[in-house]
Amino acid sequence: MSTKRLLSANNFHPFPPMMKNYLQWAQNTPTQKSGTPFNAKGTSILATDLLKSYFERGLTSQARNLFDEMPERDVVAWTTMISGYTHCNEYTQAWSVFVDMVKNGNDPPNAFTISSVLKACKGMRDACVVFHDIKEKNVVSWTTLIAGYTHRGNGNRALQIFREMLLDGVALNPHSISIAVRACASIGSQNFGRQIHTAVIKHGFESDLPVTNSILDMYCRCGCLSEANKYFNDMTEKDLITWNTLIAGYERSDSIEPFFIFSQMESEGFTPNCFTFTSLIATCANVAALCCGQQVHGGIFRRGLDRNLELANALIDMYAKCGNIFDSCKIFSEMSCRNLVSWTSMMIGYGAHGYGKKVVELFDEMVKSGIRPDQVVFMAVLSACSHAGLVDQGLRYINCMINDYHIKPNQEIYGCVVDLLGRPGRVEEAYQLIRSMPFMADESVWGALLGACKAHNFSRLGKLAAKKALALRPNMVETYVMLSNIYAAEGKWGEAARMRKLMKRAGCRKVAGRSWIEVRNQVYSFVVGNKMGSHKEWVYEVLELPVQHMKEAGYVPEVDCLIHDQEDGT
DNA sequence: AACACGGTAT
Repeated sequence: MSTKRLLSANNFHPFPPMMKNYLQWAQNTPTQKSGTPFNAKGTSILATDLLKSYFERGLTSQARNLFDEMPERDVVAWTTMISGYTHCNEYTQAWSVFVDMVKNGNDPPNAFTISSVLKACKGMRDACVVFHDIKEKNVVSWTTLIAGYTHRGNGNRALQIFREMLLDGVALNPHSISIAVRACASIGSQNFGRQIHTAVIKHGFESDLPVTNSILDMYCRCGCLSEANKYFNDMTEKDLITWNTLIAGYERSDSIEPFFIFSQMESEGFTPNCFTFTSLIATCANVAALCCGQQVHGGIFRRGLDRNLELANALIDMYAKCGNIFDSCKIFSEMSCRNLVSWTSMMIGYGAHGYGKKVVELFDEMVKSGIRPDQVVFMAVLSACSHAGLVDQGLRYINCMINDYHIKPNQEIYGCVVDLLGRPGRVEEAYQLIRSMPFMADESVWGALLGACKAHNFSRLGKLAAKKALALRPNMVETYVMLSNIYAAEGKWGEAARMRKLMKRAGCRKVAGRSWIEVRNQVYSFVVGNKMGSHKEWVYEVLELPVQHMKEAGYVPEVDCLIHDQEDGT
């Protein structure tokens, strides 16, 4: 399909030109520095400058009004409109200006116009059509296409295009380099990343800050933190993005290092922004440090950054993971606009706190508000249904996902549905579902079935599930333990012991479950029987509270599996 | 004399 056909295929409605008081506007405007009166060319340049500054400040309707009043609109003015709308994330508007330009403009689009249009195709299939229609592709058009794929999460395709560009003999520039490095980072390929890093040194692009920042990011995302740290220290020039990149890198590694980097950053005179705080809040969420999170939240509020969408999303997640679901809810309900991540974070939070019905309500509300659910949201709602025992409702959602939204279930979703059916004892149905899967079930799906078999004493099916899971992943300790327990429950002690031996021979050890609590501004991490030093009594004092609650609620711990769970097999 | 492509947050 050609761009022309694309234009006619889309039924856009160009805005009617409203050439109102343009002359009056021009006459009331101060004259230029030289004192010469306005000519048509001069006003056009001035108007275009004004258009650009409107868009930079997000004033799209002011820009539109001005553009509509311009009697002569040259390529540059049209192009400014297209890139301006794109800058403000109004891609449909940008595209419709282009349509209008082709139909009603005096000049044909130039290379600048096409690059702007290409960028406006963000998230649309049309980008490729436009790209292939460009007769003389330059480094900008290539870069735009690569950026499109990278930002949509298709790093492999982006790198493929990057290679095509090189084969086409196009000379690299810092823009194309940084997006290619970002593509490497997104697919975690330090192999390609290092190759491009070498090319950067060769081309002398290491003086370009976006280029070096993207390389730093690449080392972080590839898990090479010590290398990233070294690169960071060697960087001669650093800006806020440099610091944010390193902080985000350490946040992903679940350490509390971001706080040390943050204090160093402040002492070197940098002012944190939304990106910085999002990583700090995520750090608090990772280690469930509520007090710390509250303090950071205070700093965010003081700086007036709490209206930032992404930051609010991070706060929802942090409060939920720190146990304060009501604070999550407060932030969520006070948000002026929400995106898919906001809804998902809130739903996952409610799900983890056992409010299955709330999750279902939120899902329906989200769809009603016009947001299209993705696989992650369905995962959240299915897992909530499973935990809340809303089996039929859960089954309706999976049908809705497949039939209404045409999302194909993956292993994780299948695992969730097996869990949904298996938990209340519909084990046979769960098994039939696995048999009907269009691809081989992985060990997590079989693991979900095994859990259900164990809970409802389906020993024959349980053994089958365990064997399937072990064949796919022989090192899963949990599987051996469960299989051994099934044998033990049947009184087959010899088989149970044999599983233990197999497990030891496979060289896997059970990783101790670790818990932590926060007492008086300090996080204490511990395992069963662990010595915690001088503050032991505080920790036990706090732990006694939930234990009391559980006893009062009539909870009797299930020790059955624990008995067989000992390393020495007692 | 003005218009295009790149880097940081779940």
